[in-house]
Amino acid sequence: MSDAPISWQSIRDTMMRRIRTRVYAPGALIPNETELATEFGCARATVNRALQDLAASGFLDRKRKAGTRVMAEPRRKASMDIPLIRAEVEARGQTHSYRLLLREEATPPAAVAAQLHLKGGERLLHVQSLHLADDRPHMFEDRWIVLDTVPALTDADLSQISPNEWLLREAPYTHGTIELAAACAGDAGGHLQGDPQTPALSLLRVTWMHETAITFVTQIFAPDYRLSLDL
Amino acid sequence: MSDAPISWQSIRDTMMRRIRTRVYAPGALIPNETELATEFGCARATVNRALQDLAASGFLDRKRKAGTRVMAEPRRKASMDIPLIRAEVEARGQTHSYRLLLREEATPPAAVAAQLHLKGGERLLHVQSLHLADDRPHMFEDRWIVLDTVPALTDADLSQISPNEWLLREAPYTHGTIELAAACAGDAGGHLQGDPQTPALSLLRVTWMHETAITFVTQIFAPDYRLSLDL
DNA sequence: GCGATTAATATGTCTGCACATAATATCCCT
DNA sequence: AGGGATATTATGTGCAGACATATTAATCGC
Repeated sequence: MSDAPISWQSIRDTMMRRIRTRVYAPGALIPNETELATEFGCARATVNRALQDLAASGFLDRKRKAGTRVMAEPRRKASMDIPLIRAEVEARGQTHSYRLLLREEATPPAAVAAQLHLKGGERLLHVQSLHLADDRPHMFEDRWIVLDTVPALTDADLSQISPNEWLLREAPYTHGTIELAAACAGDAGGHLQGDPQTPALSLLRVTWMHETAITFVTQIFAPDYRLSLDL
Repeated sequence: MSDAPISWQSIRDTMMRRIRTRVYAPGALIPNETELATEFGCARATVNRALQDLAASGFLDRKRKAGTRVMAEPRRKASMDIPLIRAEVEARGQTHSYRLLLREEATPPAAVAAQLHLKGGERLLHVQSLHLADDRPHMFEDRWIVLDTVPALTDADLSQISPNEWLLREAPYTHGTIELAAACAGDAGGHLQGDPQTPALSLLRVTWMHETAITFVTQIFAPDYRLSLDL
């Protein structure tokens, strides 16, 4: 007999539609939760859930007492899965393989030390490796790892498992940064096929465990590779 | 006298720490909400809030009846602000300017039509423009806009406002895709300085209003530009 | 055994209420 | 008028209970 309860998702969708169609103009204040709860015939908590979701997605800006307003310029964020190379290659139906090219303990160049905020004196592992898709070079990677942060890595057999996978499994990070730039295929030291002059996508990543650096990696992808993100 | 209530954030943090320190191993099942609520001395709803948050961040996988388990490989997501060029340039303390290079109604090449899922016969606006930072070329953009989707654009003065800003303000999109690749500076038709052979970062973006394409844009950045993301 | 029905269980979410917190508006005293 | 205390208000969150829903486990009939 009684009406079915209204879901917070349906409220979110309705409000989203109103934002899109400018029933609520950009920058404008929308009715407060109590009024909306009355309108939708539900509890205020349900409206709250819906509006929090829209705020998390960047469409609303909420402040106590000030109320909820439509973001003037929705700062949409693109999200991208952190490329776990093997999974990505295999998802395309290709065979992934991996080759360890270099493994040494060494002192890093100043540029690397700066990225990792090193004080000097840390033990660093320097690893170069090549990932292949269907036996064709896919990505060359040059990596520096702070052994003091992940001592267990000393015993890892990096000829079998890529440092990326090992670290992801064994050394969770708290945060990190990625930079995308253009490089030359030749910067991969001749390990990628084709003309060394060909432009290639390169990715630089630094990851941290709290304030302690874990690793700095430079990856250069095969020239035809494209990195996809969703909006 | 009584204990202060436990916040869902503190529960989330505690659980996060347990995941990181492997109290809950990757892939393992964690206690159910009722048990955790007892442990933390709070209502089940509070635990639910915390676990939903961790699931949304990709650390937990939850299924009804099956329970909650730690994701074997946390698929961390990198997020990046959609580059609103002007804001980005000005945030670096540089002066942003913009030049409209071309504006025409035209039939798109097949590759563009395919990206936009066009049936043929749509009116398309083709716009090329250049963004400058401190009067130096920063980014060249080649854009196709589906006028049937955003008819109001016909009256916009694109010599004053960049199509990117106009669209962001006037034509919200529901979703879209971005691809990042490497190109040559010369692909910008000589509008970027330097050797045409120099590698340059290029960004391809398609945005949609539901199933209807809005715009397809190819941007080529100055060779020294790097795109930054956070993990 | 085997397939189909049924029970059990963990998560999903709504309600109504209470109180906390942040930000603003108002009042009051000087 | 100015400045500071105070009231007001909208959101943030906690709780207990109830029911919904998805999924697995168990059971039953054949």
